[in-house]
Amino acid sequence: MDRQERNAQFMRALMDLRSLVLEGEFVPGDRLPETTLAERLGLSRTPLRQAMDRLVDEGLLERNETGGVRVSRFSMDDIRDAIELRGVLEGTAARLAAERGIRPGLAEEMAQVLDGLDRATEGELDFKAYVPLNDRFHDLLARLAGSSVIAREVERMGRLPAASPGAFMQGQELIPDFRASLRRAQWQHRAIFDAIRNREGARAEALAREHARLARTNLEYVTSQDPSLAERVPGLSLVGE
Amino acid sequence: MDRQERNAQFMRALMDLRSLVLEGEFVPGDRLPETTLAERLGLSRTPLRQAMDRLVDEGLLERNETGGVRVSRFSMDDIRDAIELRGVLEGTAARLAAERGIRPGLAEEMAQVLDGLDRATEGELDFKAYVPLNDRFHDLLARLAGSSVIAREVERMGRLPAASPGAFMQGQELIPDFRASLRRAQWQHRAIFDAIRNREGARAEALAREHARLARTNLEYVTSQDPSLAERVPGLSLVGE
DNA sequence: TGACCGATTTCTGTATACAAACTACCTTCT
DNA sequence: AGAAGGTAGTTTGTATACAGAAATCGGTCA
Repeated sequence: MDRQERNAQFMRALMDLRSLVLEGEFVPGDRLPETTLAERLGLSRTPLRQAMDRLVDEGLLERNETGGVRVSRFSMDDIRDAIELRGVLEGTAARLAAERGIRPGLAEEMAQVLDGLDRATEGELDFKAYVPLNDRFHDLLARLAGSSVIAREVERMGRLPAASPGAFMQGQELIPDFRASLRRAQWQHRAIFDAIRNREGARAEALAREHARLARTNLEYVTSQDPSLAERVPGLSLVGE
Repeated sequence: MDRQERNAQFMRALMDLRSLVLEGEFVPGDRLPETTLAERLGLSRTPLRQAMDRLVDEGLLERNETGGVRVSRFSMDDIRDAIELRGVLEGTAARLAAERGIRPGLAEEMAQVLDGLDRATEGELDFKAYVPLNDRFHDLLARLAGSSVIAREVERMGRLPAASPGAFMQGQELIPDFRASLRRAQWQHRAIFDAIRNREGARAEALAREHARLARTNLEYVTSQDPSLAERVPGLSLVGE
């Protein structure tokens, strides 16, 4: 929690509106008039407009010619490209971390996260433990190059619609072979960190890129094999055409 | 321009404040109280706050613990990383354009820009013509992959402080060997487009990355050889330590 | 002299008022 | 019937009022 009171209305507007949109409460193209929505969310237009600006920046909403906002419509290509970009940026973070070397503190933290992920995937799958550890891995990876600029932009990519590292974790316990898929992911986590420690920049970059493509595989599975899962992936209800 | 009247105060706040900060009107760390600044810029707090939010997002300003904003302090490493990231993203745009193929319309447009750049660099250097054409090249490159997601994020990278393709063009007519440097840049422009047309994705990516490093070379020249030039590069006045 | 405390001022977050632009609907005229 | 125009109702952009938090400053007391 950033600041509990300082920003309360704005934070509430941001969270609530983002949830509404991601959960498919609106249809792509729907206009979101400020007055109506402010009343519905129980706050004034000022913090709501701030939240709208932010969500426009994230790509979830878009501005129409007269200044109002509407819910964005995504194509599968948009999501595919967002995932690709996350891979590219995480790859860059990994490469730079390898080239520059990493701080011992971060290395230690990363080792603990990886051990935790091992425990969550070996034997019986512990999904509840896996998800937050996976988030921490990706958060650490963003910061591993020791650059605030890199960290900021990597994290930003994870906020693009359906591109976050955990975006396809929601309904995956239903995917056959899911445990094997997470084991492969964890093997990649280890390989990425190994490459970074060995100062193998190119290898680290390639591995991180490939790792992001797991999300793309899941995207393709969800849409082609089991469209009923699509509702459980936040944001996928906005895919049109 | 976008909309002349619709957003007038916000646009004015954004442009004016960005100019003030980039031109070094403030010292890094300076607080920017809303009331005072709104009065100075001749508008109300509402559009000014919008502009501040945007500039915080761009990295030019940062928020302090109590919600106010102050002017950011950059290190050389920050600028170096921002340039690196621009190279990575332009490289990705180039690679994807190569892999996916490009629309004939864009190819034609790109050919014209490259011809114009040739004319501006052969014989007597036409600096006034070069700068806007160079901007158009980078704008086109961002859109060449045919993805709005890619285009948006590539363009965003160019707005990070001192990372834009033209950031170091300001004082460069004073740099010795400047004409030769622009000829090398133009040679790279041609090579990037050639790789894209030949569907050589890896080559296109590597070339675009290397092209961005010209900015880094210029950064190092300016800071080590001729610090007096630093004042003429927008944003470089914010580099502290 | 120095530290602590309180009052005053400043600053930010939020709500709201107001005006200009836009939309939509209804009427009227050809 | 269809087009044009006007009017009422939304909707957004901007300014401003107000409350609570933070900072500042001065004074008092040890």
